Amino acid sequence: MSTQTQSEWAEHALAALADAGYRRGGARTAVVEALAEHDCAVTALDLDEELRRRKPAVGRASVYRALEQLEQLGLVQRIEVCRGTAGFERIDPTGHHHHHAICRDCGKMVPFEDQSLEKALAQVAGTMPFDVTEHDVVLRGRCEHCAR
Amino acid sequence: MSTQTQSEWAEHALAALADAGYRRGGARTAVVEALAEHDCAVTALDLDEELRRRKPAVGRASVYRALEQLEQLGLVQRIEVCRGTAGFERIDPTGHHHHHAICRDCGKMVPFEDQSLEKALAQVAGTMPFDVTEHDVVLRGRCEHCAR
DNA sequence: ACGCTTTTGAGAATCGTTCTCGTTACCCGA
DNA sequence: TCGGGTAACGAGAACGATTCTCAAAAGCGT
Repeated sequence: MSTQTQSEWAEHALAALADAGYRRGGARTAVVEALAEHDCAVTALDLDEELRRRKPAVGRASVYRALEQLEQLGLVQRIEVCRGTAGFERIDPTGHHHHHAICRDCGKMVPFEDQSLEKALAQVAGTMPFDVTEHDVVLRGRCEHCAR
Repeated sequence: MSTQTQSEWAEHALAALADAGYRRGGARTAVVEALAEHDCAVTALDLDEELRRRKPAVGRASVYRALEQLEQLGLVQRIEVCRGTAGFERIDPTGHHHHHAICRDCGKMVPFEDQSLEKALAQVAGTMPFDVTEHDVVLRGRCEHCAR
């Protein structure tokens, strides 16, 4: 079922890219497929390393380009994982999403979701003199392992 | 009154640094004073530029060092302002704090605070297998000026 | 004032990300 | 089906923010 969701996202993303007028391209498709296989945020460099080994190797620039386009179309979300490194993860087209708690010591990332948090965020967004399109929420601290 | 709060924070921060065993140092003190004068997040490079002009010029390395130490002691919070640049702002010892909405086009930053958001965050934090010490919330979108 | 340590500043090094540019691959129309 | 125009690509250079290195210059307890 998880696999199902993943391939659904890949199809959705590729369709959205086509609708946006992008041509089909091997590198971009590879990035979409790689993202589809990750359930939580990955860094661009991790993706790069992963894709560099492919049959026709994918270049770093293509990875970043694809990620930027995907972000632009609202297909992936970028979050700050740690000190100047971005993590990327696919956005469920239903709008259903989660946030993260990140350990300041080991970098471990734990996803969570909370309805009342979303409600509070939506409400605040409505009162701002801003056209808010997305939000970042990150809890920081120490994971159970690093806490002692 | 705002000035009052600022100098109070500076005193508080300097005392905390002393308690932590740090010696008095001109550069670090300058960073604390500069932070005290900003009501919202500043980037390290902005601080650097600001402090380079001082009587005894403060070096970039010292600015970053001081910020790291202050963050470590829970005296300043670091937030991702945009693409790989961090913003820093003082943390009120009473725990009272705000979050930010950031324009993706012009970078304009608008602070806000919301009680029910804080409540939801605190509640979620309690359910995580994490010792959560702080949280980042950033609303992203376009400001009223860039929106049209 | 002395001596041991911490702090400091200038510049080099690092790391993630973005840009450049010559080449390759797609897609539309003839 | 066969171009031709244009988007996509990969390699490496460039860039900006941050961190590291190291010798010189203060702190602070004695």
